[in-house]
Amino acid sequence: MYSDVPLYEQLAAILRERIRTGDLKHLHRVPPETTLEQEFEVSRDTVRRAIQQLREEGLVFTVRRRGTFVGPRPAAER
Amino acid sequence: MYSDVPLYEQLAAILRERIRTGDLKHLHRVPPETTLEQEFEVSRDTVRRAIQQLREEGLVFTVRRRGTFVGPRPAAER
DNA sequence: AGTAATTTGTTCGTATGTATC
DNA sequence: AGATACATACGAACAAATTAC
Repeated sequence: MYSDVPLYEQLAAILRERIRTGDLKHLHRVPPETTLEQEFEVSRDTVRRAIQQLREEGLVFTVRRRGTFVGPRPAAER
Repeated sequence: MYSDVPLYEQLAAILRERIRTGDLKHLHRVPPETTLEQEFEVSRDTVRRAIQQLREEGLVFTVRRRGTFVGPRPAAER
């Protein structure tokens, strides 16, 4: 089985679209990794890679043990 | 960068030297695969091959999900 | 107040596909 | 053909702080 586009890229594209359309709203939480895992039937590894992509694009930011949220990482946080 | 010596052998040599000099001390942890990946800009595959070499030489031992440590594998481990 | 569930982070093991030397 | 090297993908288990009840 082989696709030109890696799974994590495909998932990133889907999430990117959900953000674009407002399905995932600003500062709202992106579903937990385990939820996305089940929803898309991919490994957590793949979910994390996808989110990593979005993070690099500044579309989301992640807070350890809290979750990932839509939007750029706030300047001040602790 | 061309060399007759495989990358994993080169990396093994570097780690071997770090052990020899005490940069990596007995029973201390060797950096995680992902860290070495970034530090040396090689694939995880290459890192693992390098460590595999050291393991075969009895210079390090690896514990699943815990890490790789300097020294021969202890007789008793749980 | 206290305990269980949640959630991201970490880490090694394994397998597969592609490309190159 | 075989060894080397990289990228992708899944798995499994534990850590540790936060959140929920």
